[in-house]
Amino acid sequence: MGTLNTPDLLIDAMSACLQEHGYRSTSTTQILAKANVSRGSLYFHFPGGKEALAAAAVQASGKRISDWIAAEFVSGPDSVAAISRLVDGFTAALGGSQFTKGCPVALSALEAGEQEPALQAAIRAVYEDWQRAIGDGLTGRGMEFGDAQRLAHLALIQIEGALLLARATKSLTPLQLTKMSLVEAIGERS
Amino acid sequence: MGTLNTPDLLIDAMSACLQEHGYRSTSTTQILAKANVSRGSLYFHFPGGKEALAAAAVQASGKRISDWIAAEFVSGPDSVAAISRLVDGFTAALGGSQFTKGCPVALSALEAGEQEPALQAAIRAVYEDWQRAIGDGLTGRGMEFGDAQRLAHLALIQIEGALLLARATKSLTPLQLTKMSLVEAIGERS
DNA sequence: ACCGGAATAGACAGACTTGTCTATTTGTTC
DNA sequence: GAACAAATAGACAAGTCTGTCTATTCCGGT
Repeated sequence: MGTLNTPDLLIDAMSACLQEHGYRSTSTTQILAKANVSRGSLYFHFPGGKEALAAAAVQASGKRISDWIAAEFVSGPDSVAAISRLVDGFTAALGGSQFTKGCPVALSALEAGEQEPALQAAIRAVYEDWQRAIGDGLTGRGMEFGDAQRLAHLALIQIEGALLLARATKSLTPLQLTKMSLVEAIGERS
Repeated sequence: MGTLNTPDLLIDAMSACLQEHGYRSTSTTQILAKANVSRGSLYFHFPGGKEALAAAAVQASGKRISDWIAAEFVSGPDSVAAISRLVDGFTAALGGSQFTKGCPVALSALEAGEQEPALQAAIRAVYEDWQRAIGDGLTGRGMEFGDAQRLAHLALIQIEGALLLARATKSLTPLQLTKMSLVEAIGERS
């Protein structure tokens, strides 16, 4: 373990670049240099080219986060603690990277248009997966189903909005405010 | 009146492209064609080139929205109605454009890095202006200052998050949910 | 009419981009 | 060891991008 094969090297490099610079601003040349992989290998493992690699990277980033969401809900004492740690995790990642590492897929989500259908579909699936993961976490802790669905949706909205504004204004305040807001909202109904 | 001079033609074209495709994906060639302006004119009016034009476009889009925010708060019956109409306006714009016209500056906000300081500064100013406009609207309707500041910040977070998720998932649900959430939050304290 | 600066027009260079293509190397199986 | 496919290496084409540059046109003041 720990030894990464070529596709994973490419996916990791692409994931990092998508989070920081987005899809358009990331060039295949840049990825190849970062991953120490030749151009031939890229198109051998990803015949769909840049978009296919980006879609795979989005999927990988998405799974990493949804696994993390599930883990926090099962390991923590309650829903409030789980949400708190999730927001804290995003806050630490953003602050610890000079406000360059926000949501791993938000930039690509806004960039992906009709010309990148595979990327668009991958991102949509990731967001739906995150929302489902939060909803499952809340219902698993005893919250009524309708409330859990609604709160999961609102939590995702607020976290995405806070990550966006925090990055743009180079301030962690939006994330702190969001954490307080979510803790209060979940505390009321759990 | 109604006759637009060359700088405004360029700013309008750039504003539209920034909203739909973002900064990187928008080429100067594309802007020139859309505005029916020659390359020479662009660099005559905007010696700073693409970034300077984008910064001006961001500022223009920002002012349009903050004027709209102020107008809704003074013309409507109360704060709840004002926020409702604001969210409805964004919802109509997004839905009426096949989910291509979300927040006019969000994409650029995530794209702008250290290499585009002017653009970054313009976006930061726009977000601070919007938050101030909402805060002023709420206090102008009698809300206590601290609550107004906090709610203005949360409202901006939720609207930006909802616009992002709505666009990515091609669904207006996030915006509808956000509207209900904000109406409830403001209703409690107004 | 004419002069002079403001404004426009469009060619051009240099530096990218992505995807294709042909070797070449690696590794597994007989 | 030989043969064969899997995988890698890197050159290349065709296209795009931004910014610069030199004309050329427009237009107000005299």
